[in-house]
Amino acid sequence: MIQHLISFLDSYSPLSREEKEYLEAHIPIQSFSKNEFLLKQDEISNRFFFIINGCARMFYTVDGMEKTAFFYMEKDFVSAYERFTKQVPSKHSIQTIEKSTVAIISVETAQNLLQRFPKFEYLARVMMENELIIYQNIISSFITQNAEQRYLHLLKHRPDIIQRIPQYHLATYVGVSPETLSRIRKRILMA
Amino acid sequence: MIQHLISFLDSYSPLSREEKEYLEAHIPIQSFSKNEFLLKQDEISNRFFFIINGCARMFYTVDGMEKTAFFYMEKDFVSAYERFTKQVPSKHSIQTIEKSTVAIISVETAQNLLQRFPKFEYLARVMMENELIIYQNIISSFITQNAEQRYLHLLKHRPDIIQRIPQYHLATYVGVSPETLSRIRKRILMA
DNA sequence: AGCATTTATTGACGATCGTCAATGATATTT
DNA sequence: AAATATCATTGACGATCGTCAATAAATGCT
Repeated sequence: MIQHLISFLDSYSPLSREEKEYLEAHIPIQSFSKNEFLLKQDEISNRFFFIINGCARMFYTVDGMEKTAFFYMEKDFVSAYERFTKQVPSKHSIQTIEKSTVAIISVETAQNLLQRFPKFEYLARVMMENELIIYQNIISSFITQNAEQRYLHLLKHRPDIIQRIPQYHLATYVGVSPETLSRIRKRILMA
Repeated sequence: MIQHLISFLDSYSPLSREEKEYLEAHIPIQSFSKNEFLLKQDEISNRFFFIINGCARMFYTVDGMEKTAFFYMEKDFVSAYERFTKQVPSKHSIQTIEKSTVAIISVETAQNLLQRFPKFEYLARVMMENELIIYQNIISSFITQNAEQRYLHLLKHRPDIIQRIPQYHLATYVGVSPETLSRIRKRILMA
């Protein structure tokens, strides 16, 4: 299963045999059933993840309600927020949505990779740039779009998410209650 | 004036004489009066900025209304969105709020710095990490806080912004119309 | 200082959303 | 297949916000 991660990284910058072997030796794969937590709010995380198959969501708990901020699918890195700075209790949770298999990268392993293989400095930067762009687009969408527009955007550009994710998670993701997402969907069908 | 940028970078990682001289030689400083544009929507940007003094805002124009997303003050880098990928027309504008003096870094100069001096690879990564954390916090605040909470957060943590920025920009920044920010302020005073 | 322009406040009103509750549909379990 | 739990839809209602318009306050200009 680690091959999925290796070939993903390999597609950005071909890896040497040594690098591949290091990854195989130091990155464990773990299976999670549906609704398991990869990270719970207030925990201090010392690892991050790469989704090999299945999917997960990141969410905040606000006044007892769960508001999901991201979905992670196959080939996505599940970033540990603030992983670049000091270790602090997490403000969010990460939970599988389906049965999933996940590569687990500890902070220690990540640091070793960076020190040992210069190529991983490059890879880390590319991954970070990708993440930056994703964040920029999310911020932009919060500012320039309403819930209906965000849902339409998902319909058009991420039909996989619409398919796989329960509607009440999509609702909080686009920023409304499940009831009004239902009404938005009705409005869309009417038009 | 370039000294402001040099000593800012120097505080992260001391710069050699050669590096300093390269910055002096290749990074122009420019003065802008109030309300001048550093970047206009739909323009293709080939440079980014560092605020030496004054301040600026980044905003989206949505249905003819300007919604400001960020404020940049002294010692802030004004990032060109998507600067890491291909050059595309900008979806936002950047405009000074006060008379400001600004260091202008062209993409070409940035690339030369990265190639010539390894230290700038490190600096670029640190700046990018800082930016990531800022974005993460902004996304988190959009999801977990309402306009009043965001305004209170500014009051507590960024009194400088409250002081310097016109209230109608603060309003769109926290996500409401100027009228309702006025009412939020009234509510706060009552309590 | 006085005038003009810009910005902030206040009021009224309509539209939209969240909440609560009930019903209907779909999955899951036994 | 029936029973149960989970999820989606619909209706009613109150609260909040955006808009428009008017006024007040603050700022900039000569």
